[in-house]
Amino acid sequence: MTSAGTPTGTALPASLRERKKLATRRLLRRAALDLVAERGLANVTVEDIAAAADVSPRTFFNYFPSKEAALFGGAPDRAAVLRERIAREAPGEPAIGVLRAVMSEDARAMAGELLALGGDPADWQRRVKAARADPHAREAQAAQMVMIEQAVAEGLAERLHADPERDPYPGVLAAAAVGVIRGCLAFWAGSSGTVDLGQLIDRAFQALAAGLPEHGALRQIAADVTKRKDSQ
Amino acid sequence: MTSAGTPTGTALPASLRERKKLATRRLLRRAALDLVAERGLANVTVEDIAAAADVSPRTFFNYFPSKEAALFGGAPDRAAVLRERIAREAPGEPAIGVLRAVMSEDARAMAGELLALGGDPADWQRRVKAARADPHAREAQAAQMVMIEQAVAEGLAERLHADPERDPYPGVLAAAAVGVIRGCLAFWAGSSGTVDLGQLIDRAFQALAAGLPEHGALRQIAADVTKRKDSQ
DNA sequence: GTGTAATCATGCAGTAGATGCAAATTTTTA
DNA sequence: TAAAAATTTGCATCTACTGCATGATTACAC
Repeated sequence: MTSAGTPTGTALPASLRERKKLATRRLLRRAALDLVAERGLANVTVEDIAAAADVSPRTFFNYFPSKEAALFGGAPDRAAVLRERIAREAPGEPAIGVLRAVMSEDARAMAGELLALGGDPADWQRRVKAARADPHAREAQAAQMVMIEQAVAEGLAERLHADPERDPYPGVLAAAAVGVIRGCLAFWAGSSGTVDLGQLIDRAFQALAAGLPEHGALRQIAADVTKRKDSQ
Repeated sequence: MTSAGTPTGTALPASLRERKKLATRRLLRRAALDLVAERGLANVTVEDIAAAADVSPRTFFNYFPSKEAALFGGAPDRAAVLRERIAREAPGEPAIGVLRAVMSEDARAMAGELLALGGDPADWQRRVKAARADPHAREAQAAQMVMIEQAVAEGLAERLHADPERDPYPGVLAAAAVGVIRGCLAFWAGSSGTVDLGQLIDRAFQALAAGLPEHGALRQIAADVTKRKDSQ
């Protein structure tokens, strides 16, 4: 289910202005990932990225608040959507199950956005992998994830009617969940297209809910989740 | 042996030079936390911090690679120590148990370092809380944690003889574990001295190993871990 | 169509983080 | 006490990022 109104999706380019903006945004993102994959984050300036996307350096900052955001930043309203969905979806069911569903779908959407940039999937994973290999870039991605984590924590707190000041559950679970996502993303990026990201995250959350098993189980998951060389 | 040669500890400052360096490092850290608690990270410059610690701005960067590192950066070799301990301690026992022991001890040491800066414990938590409240600072702390996470992942991989490229377990568990630590730190900082950090982390890891329980359990943990003084 | 309002791109100036280099200063060692 | 080693500091430089003013482009009402 590519469900109800994911505002994130590869959707309707309303006006001409909106289409142009989206195009520029993608151009910048693509240029950033390409250049970083070539030279490493430290040897790529905003000026370089802007030049590669044929806009002025100043314009770059109209689209992204920082160099790192161009690499890892998701859709502008991604965090808000996550918070709402986590807070309200499937009321009554265990929080961790909702987390699993919502976050794995979100990750799938994110991977989809990468493909929307055009080009070969494996190419993109190579770029993402290169970006993650750089320690500075790793830090940047973690920083990006903080906003997501905050949103998840808020959504959980609302869902459970918990006061984050008195109850560590929302904050700790959110941090652990986002950690799992990050771990899965890293593994996916390193797998050069042989792993289904959404499925991996799904399984990892199952493992998290069951108590992280000793070693064997997740390796099995990796095997399960590896594509058998056909599907798109 | 709580600290057989933890180079981190509040220990014997060999030479005069070493003592001075340590003193300056603490002065800078203290100044940074104080100023950020007062004005917020955005309104504190490196120049301010250096001035408050009576050193030149240039010297600041001899001690910390960034403004944020002065706030959240641990001992220089913290990551390496963690990796070694996780890789080799208590061989044969489940990885997650070793993680629990090592990381909760590490967190205790970190809290101890704060107290070594002098002053009232609650004061320090107020400072840490202020630092974490700032979104920019939250990002910075997450970025700091990446190095720890990397070290934990490497330690786990070595301990389990796992290939991180083929086996997601070390990476995912490390990310989840560090996430739990971050969640606990946030809760601790917000608790204004009523919670025992090491104990909280210890319990949170137990919960993680048992499969993150639905809501109730961690709230109970919070109660258990609260130093008696209030009720609910 | 045309004119007007909203929106976007761009240039310029300025603040601040960060690094390399070399001179000045301090601590160690012999 | 003098040479050696390590530290502090100032200076120049680069880059990230922001505010503000201005010109270009798109949207909209008539």
